[in-house]
Amino acid sequence: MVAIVAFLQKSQNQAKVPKKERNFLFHVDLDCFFAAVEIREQPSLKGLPIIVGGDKESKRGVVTTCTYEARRFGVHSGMSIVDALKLCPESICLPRGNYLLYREVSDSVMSILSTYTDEFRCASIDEAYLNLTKIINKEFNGNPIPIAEEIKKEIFEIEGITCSIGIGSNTTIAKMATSQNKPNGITYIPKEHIKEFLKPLPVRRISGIGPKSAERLQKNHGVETIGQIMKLETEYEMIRKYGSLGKFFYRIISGEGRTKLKTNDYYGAQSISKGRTFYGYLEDGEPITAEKLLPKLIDQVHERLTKKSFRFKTVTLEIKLQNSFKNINKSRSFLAANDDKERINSTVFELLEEFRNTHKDEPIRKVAVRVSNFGKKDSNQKSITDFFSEK
DNA sequence: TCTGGGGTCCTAGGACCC
DNA sequence: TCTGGGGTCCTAGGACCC
Repeated sequence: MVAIVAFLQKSQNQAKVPKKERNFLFHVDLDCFFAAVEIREQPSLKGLPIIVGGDKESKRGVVTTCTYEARRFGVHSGMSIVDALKLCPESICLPRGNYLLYREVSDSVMSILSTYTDEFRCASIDEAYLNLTKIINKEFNGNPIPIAEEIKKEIFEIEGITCSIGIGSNTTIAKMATSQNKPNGITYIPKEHIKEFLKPLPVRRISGIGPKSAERLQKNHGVETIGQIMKLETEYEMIRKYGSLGKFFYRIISGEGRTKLKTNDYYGAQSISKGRTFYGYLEDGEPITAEKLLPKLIDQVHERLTKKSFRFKTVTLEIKLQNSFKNINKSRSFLAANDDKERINSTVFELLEEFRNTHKDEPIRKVAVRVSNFGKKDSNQKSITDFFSEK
């Protein structure tokens, strides 16, 4: 191992090897996306505290997105509507009803982005990664800012919404850079400034470190900021102290990390699911039971599956328990991939019976049906543009 | 924090095969 | 009949993300 490293360093010093180019990974994040689309459609909403998701009347649901005017009061996504309204009673709650429109705008933005590079990954409805290393080194003399400005301008001109862009030598740094300067910002963290940038930030800011890991780091090691982790220098030391997280930390801090993007045409999708929490009534006015709800969920999953010409091998029934909020997953796999609705149906009900056998009368909070483990795609698959125009 | 919906990825044990 | 080691798939659960 040591020998290989030494060899690489040596070869980099030789004249015939080109000077090592910097990597430029871009993370593009649409600002308060759903809310921004709503405001675009209804400009009188501009400047108001808008919450998308949840219902003011029934006080159910959580905040999906909100404008900065609402964030100023402490409202943030994931928060229950009840709490959000306590913080900002005058906020305007919009249902997430315009989902098709959000999808349309997102598709349009993604196709704009994909014209800049083939190395492109759509990470969610409002986020994407681009590897612009080649073009920036070749045509912009290693300066990523002009192209970032161009991307922002193009998105704004075509779709009328703003985005924030983070640039770094790997995807994690790029993403962290984005949140440094929101909304409507551009942040570039050159490799030599990574340590300085990371030092004061809480570990929780790293994408992949959630509440559980943050708590463990605090409890077991007294660690709160990334600077505290940076006191260790080698990968070996970090792994010894933090286990597999140590490896992850080392990569981020050293600026190496992931630069290859798994490009996703839509076939990147790993699963399709549909679920519902038990509240209110079914459309026919009957109270909700798993038996009544599941066929509807299966219909919807199957519809999406066939729309995408996917074939599944695995069917999963997910059940969230009312009292403990625990998820129980039951799944069954088949040897051959298929798209048979009856197959999903019979499997789901078998799994439900198994659940009932072991959990007797445990009240259920939510059920979901998932299909996954998709078989190989056909040769005459659709192009990437089909992906972006699909629901 | 009394918590929606749709996802991804990782881990770990067990079965089964060579 | 006791014995590996390695690879892969399946199942279940958990953490995390937007």
